[in-house]
Amino acid sequence: MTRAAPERHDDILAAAGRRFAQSGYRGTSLQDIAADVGCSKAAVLYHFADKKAILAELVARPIDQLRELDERIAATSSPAEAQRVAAEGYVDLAVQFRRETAFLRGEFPGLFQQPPFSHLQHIPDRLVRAFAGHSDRPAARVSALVILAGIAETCGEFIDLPEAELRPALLALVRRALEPVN
Amino acid sequence: MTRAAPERHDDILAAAGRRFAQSGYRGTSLQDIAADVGCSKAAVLYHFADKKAILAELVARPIDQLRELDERIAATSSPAEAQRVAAEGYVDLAVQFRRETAFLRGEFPGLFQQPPFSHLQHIPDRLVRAFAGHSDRPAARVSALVILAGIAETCGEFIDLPEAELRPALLALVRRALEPVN
DNA sequence: AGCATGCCTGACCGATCGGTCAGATGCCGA
DNA sequence: TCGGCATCTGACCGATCGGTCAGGCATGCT
Repeated sequence: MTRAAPERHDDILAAAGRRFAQSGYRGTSLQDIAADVGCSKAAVLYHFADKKAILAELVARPIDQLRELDERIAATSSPAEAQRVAAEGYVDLAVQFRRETAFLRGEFPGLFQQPPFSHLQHIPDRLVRAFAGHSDRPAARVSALVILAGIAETCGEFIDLPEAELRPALLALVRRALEPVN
Repeated sequence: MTRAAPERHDDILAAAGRRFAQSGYRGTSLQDIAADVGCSKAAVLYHFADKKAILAELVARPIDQLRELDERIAATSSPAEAQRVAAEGYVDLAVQFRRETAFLRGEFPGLFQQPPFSHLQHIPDRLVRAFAGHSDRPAARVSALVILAGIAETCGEFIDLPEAELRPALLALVRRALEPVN
């Protein structure tokens, strides 16, 4: 029954990703993950320090790229350019990390307000402001949040749709929805 | 400490609504609700049969109106009319039930697949199809789902924004985003 | 005064949660 | 062949969950 460590590690990560996407972090038990992998709950906790560590590793890469996008947005020189960079960057990110993004967004309010995720809380702010065209008008902020939340929550439902179809569809929608706000 | 039953009932409902919106159904315990109301956990279960009954009563009115909107969409005679009815009806519904809609959408996949909510599962289908302009193209379906999911999840963040500002902002966004799809 | 009823409490229940631990098993180099 | 290390298991822990129950305490009717 023994299995090489790296494979087991990745198996657990993959199983947790599927479960989290379907039932949320709180709605998934270590027992569920272990059952999917085909090992005991204790084996899961041999490869990961605790349940939060699984989540942390699962969202590490999308979070890193979100932070990188944040810096690219900060480096722009006009609201229009910021919006373009934000739109294309976020769509790419959401498509690339379809499964993670969906539950990452869903768990954000409740889970990412406490350690060890607290420092990530401010990152989406610049994204929202860029989408809103640096406008403080409620209408612009509503539009930005609807699009952002919609992309995040929707992408998980299109796991099987090839990127070649999903990405342009999202980009076209974002451009149509946001351009008149400028 | 004794309080007239109808007021307690409504107090519990209101407290549960706030908690569910913030932490989700699974993330809220009966103890949390009882603490907010200022009574014991047993008192909560005196007014409601079980935890699910609180959720059921909380979403009964928005669900009823969602079903009613579903019928109004079915009664239309063209895709364009269906989309107009769906857009205005859903925006009204989302704005009116800002708090409920946010977590109702969030809990849908996991919770509303099992009794006593199973029969509600198919209702959003016609809404999505109407938004997509009765098109089967992935791009149209992506647009429809992004807008629907975005509205539902975003509305909860604008509890304090008056309807007079939120409603037209959402309607304008929906019109801009969906009209070119036809 | 006595009694019934409505509202509520603290104590308790079994189930499940995340997490720990001692020990079993298998593999690999010396 | 043997010892050591990595991997894994079953049993167990305390905490918390949703839910139950017997009884207390008002209030109001007879």
